[in-house]
Amino acid sequence: MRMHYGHRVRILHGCMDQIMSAAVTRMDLTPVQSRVMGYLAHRREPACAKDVEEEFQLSHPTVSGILSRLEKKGFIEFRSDPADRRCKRIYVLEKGNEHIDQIRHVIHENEERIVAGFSEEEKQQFAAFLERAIRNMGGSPCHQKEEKSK
Amino acid sequence: MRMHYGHRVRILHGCMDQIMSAAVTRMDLTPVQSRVMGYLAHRREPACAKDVEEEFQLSHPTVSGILSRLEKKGFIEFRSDPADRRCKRIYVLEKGNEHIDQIRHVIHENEERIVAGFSEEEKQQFAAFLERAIRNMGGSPCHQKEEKSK
DNA sequence: AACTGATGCGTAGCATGCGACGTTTTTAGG
DNA sequence: CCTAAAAACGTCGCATGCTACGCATCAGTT
Repeated sequence: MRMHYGHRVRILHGCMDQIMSAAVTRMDLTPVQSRVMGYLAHRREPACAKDVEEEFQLSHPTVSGILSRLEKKGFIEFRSDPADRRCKRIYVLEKGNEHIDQIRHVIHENEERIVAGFSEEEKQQFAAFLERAIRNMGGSPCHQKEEKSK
Repeated sequence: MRMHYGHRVRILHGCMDQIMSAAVTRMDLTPVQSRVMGYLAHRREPACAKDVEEEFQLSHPTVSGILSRLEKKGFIEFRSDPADRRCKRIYVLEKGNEHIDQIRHVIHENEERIVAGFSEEEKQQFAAFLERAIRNMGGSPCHQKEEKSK
């Protein structure tokens, strides 16, 4: 009895990217770029690359590439932190702020679409199943750090 | 009330690839390459690129690259189909057949690990949720073809 | 102050994913 | 038969993902 969970997760992942892509290309953004912008704009304190890596569970080179492309297109800007010259603080520029509302809308629409037709209980179960599956795989691809109580 | 389904699906996808990668690198294969090998070996008739695209819901350039790397490493071979000279039939070579059992084992272990600790009913529900979510997203990234009754 | 380890970032090289374009062959209509 | 559409594949260019390496800075101990 084959369930092909992995197969389905991969295909669902691809579907989500396709839908997102169609919705954000008009803003000159890719799916990941728009999600990162959403995260950066949501933070009170300006984030650094490390924060993005942990939020999205991506490696440093991957995040580095995404941020440098966002910078090149004028959505964000880097400024050195005088308190810790190792990290480059990320500031959202005007061009970035202009699109935040639409980005949030696209992300929200996408979330709704994934579980369209699900009852509230089914949504809860689905989220819990995904959480359990992630835990089964070791928690996170990289960054398997000790859990903070926060 | 944020559920972050998309976020979790993406992270789960990354976790699966990490686990698979650690298990197949010793065979000089990547996660996708090993899954494609599993599919090719499972077919009775030799597949062509188009079959792989539909099975994994990937674009033609993506599959083309994966297959050419498998060919370069000596796992598979292309032969022209005399009946239809457009398609190149894919044949699994000895080097490929040697690893099929281990590849199947890795894939199976991975499936088991995803739903470790799930009851039979929860497994069914999880698979059904994934299926419904994929349908909500339009069925498939590319290749949105009419459903065959088969 | 000097040394050591941890932390944050930069870069090279590769595999995977896509859209967009072109080529060849098959198929369908006239 | 001839033309046009469709199907299968090749290739370019780019974004995203990784590992592995190196560099600069910070925090700890001595």
